[in-house]
Amino acid sequence: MSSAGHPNRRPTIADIAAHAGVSPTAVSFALNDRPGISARTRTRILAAVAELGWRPNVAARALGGRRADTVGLVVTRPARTLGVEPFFAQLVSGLQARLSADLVALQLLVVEDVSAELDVYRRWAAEQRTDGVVVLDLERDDPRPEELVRMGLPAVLLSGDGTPGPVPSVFADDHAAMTLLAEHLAALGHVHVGHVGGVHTYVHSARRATALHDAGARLGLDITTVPADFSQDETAAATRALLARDERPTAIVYDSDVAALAGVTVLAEAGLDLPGDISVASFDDSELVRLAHPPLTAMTRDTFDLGELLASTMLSLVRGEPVPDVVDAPASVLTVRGSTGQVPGVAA
Amino acid sequence: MSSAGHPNRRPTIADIAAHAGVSPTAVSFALNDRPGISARTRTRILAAVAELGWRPNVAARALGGRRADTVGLVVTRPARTLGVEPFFAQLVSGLQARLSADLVALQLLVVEDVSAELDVYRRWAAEQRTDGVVVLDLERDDPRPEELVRMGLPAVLLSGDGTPGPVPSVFADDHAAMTLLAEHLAALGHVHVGHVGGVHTYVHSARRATALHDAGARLGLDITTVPADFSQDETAAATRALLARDERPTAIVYDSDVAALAGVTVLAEAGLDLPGDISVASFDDSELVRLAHPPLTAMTRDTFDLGELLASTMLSLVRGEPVPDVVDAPASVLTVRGSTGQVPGVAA
DNA sequence: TAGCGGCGCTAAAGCGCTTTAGTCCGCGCC
DNA sequence: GGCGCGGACTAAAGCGCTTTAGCGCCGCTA
Repeated sequence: MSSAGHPNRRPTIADIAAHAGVSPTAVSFALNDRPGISARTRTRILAAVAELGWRPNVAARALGGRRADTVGLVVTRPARTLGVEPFFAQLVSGLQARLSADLVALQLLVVEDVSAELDVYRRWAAEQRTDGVVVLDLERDDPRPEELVRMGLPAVLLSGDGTPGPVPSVFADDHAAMTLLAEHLAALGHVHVGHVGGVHTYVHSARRATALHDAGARLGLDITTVPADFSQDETAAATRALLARDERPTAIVYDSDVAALAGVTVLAEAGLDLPGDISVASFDDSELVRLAHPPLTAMTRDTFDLGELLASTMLSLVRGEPVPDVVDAPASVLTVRGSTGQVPGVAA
Repeated sequence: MSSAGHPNRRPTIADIAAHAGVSPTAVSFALNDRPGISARTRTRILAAVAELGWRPNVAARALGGRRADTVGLVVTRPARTLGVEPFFAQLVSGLQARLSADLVALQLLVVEDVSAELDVYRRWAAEQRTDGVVVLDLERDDPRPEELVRMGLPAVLLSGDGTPGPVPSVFADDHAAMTLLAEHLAALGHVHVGHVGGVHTYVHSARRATALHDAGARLGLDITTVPADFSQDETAAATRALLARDERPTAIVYDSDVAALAGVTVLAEAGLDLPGDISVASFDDSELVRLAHPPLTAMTRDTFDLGELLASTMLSLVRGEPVPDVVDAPASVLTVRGSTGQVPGVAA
């Protein structure tokens, strides 16, 4: 409501300098908490900032100071299939919540393959658009970490294998989680266990399969893994393949919530009752698995928190604070619901 | 590999000017397709650009030229519930696909309420972080359009009521879509129809309810709308309330795919068979509704395309091209699946 | 043949901030 | 009493781009 003097122009640092009767340099120093400004002057400056409603122009700051206050996330997925799983949205929510607390923006891009993803990183690095990027879905022999180091773009990986690499990572221990799930099924007496796995080139998918087979060997389970991508068709086909085996599994583990739901549909069509005839567990938990009937046993992990942890790590990294090579994410916990039960044919 | 001369610094416009033997101004003009540069010089400059691998520094460009090449999206939702519905991710995918084709970035933020959303807009406007914003979930007497105009931040709305307002909108005609759905149910002989509606303060939710009741009046249907937010609990409660009515509905319409799934679970628990005992239709279509058993009849609309349309409109707007007050989105079509059938008690 | 307009190009300023290199002043010290 | 020093602050340059003003030249007209 009514500002004196200048036309309707955003106040700049020069305006607040004039208003406080100091030089622009002093204002910049005061705003950035640098020494060389007396307490009195500093408060006077901050008062002027508040009074005029000044906000930094990010472009100018980025040009002068070298920080874009923006973090990027490139998701490599067929664009139209994105969003069926709640995982992404949850992760993005968490990332964004932590970043925006520090007034850092999150920039999002969806591409079709890893090479396009690398192109985006190159472009962002060249344009100095982002201070760093979060990398998902690490693959075996993934070129991205090295490339990112080469182009000098700070990055944080989600997962990987928990060993130090060229860039820091946040490690969600899928191996441990899958082990818990295997132990749950073994405790219920299951021996023949099917596993509808994810995309096998992903490190985390591979680790899950390995964990299940390791635990199986230890606990005397007979594990059969059938890979499937994220589509319902493949998941349904994989489920049917498992049902068609000579030694039909008495329990099936799905790598994701959506896959589990798709699987349950196939089981229902086959006239199988849960958990009377067959048990089902999902590796990912979400609202969705509670929509199944009965609701599904799942490994629960707070994806939102995971996003926040990634963001915190990223913020430390771009600020040049020390960051551990591997940050451990909170462990998943087993949430038993109605879809897993005693193996059929055994008295309760 | 090995670049002569300078240390490992990104090439600037000055570098390519030197390389092409012209002034920086000429380079800028050539890059921006402005007249006053001969074809020969222009190609020479572009060759230098390609050779040196130059990319514009977005910060510098934004500072000089006033364009951030970034569009913002603020989603007002409880952060942890975001992502259960595929709608958002699909919309974001579409938005982003169109924007990134023009090398414009999408910036994303999730906030808890509209007042926080307005704060973000104010901040973004002050920081000149975004060229414009996309606004979702318009409410009755929504303060956002006027405020955005006031702060001079270009914006495009999704939906609204299809009438011109202070800012351009992309209009997805929920009224027409809901009418089609009502006609489908009427044709199957249903009279008592339940409706589990969304958040009634949203303009689009209200329009859907109105459409259903209008069509009901015309077609002789008895419509009962029960509002429910996006939670499973409310949806389940609303479904039970409908089932408990004296005149139990023979068909239920859900405002979203996830709500429909939650409803189907309740119906299954009540021992009702689809579509033998009761028909179910979802207003939103997605992969998820095919996970139900039987798959659900739904109004299908390409949310990805809708995102692209929003993005195109936004791009035109920030470029100062003429934009219609209301852009019509493609109409939804009815996708009949197994969940809707003849009203019970009527011979097929 | 002088005048004029347009084309192709350049010099220089400016966007809003950060940072470097001072300047100035008061104080303690030998 | 001169010197050095550190604290408080400023002038000015610079970040990489866009834009405005303007210059020189050529061809055309009167």
